[in-house]
Amino acid sequence: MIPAFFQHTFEQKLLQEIEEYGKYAQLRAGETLFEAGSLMRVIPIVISGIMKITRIDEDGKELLLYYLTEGDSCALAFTCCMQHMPSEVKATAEEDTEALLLPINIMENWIAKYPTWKSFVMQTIHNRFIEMLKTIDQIAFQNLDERLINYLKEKAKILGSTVLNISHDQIAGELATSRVVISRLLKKLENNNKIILYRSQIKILSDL
DNA sequence: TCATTAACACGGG
DNA sequence: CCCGTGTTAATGA
Repeated sequence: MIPAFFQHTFEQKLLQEIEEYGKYAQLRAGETLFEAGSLMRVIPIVISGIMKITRIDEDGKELLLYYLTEGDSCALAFTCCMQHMPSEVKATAEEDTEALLLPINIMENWIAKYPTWKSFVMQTIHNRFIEMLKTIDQIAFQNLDERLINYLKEKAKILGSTVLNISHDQIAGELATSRVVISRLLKKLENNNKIILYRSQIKILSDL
């Protein structure tokens, strides 16, 4: 049940310990793994499917931060669990997802014991930091229409499909804006032959 | 200028 | 019918 990728990167003893202490979990689409503000007891590693990491603003709106796909773990989970701090973010299953849940108390031990684990943790944090900077750039420097295009591209890439089943309202939520704007921008994209709009469905054309 | 909020009509599932 | 969508008008940053 450990993703093939790890078989080649982790040493044998570490793999054994992951088998021993890790819990296998299945999440249905839409299910929440942990809420913002909750104390973390486990670190997730995604085996299959997609987890969505979001930030909640004061009105309860969810801003999309990043996705986790196969082999990914949550960088913020590492940092906050090591200091025993509550989570700053919320994690939900974007689609049906399998994950490996590792108890947080054992991980400090692993970092000291297994170089490949330490390097995995650091790599995860580093990758996410870079991703996060990109997101910040987008929010700070890009217009909403560019953010929307990026969002659609990213979503299509991660889902491996050019057809997205999502409503304008949901998109507005993830980009922390209003539906009026999303509808208007999507309509513009459709008029420019970048996408085709259906009810709760968007088909992305090749030249988006 | 462009986003947000509220309001409304249309129509598809 | 309910909900997603397209649009407009008023207001604000």
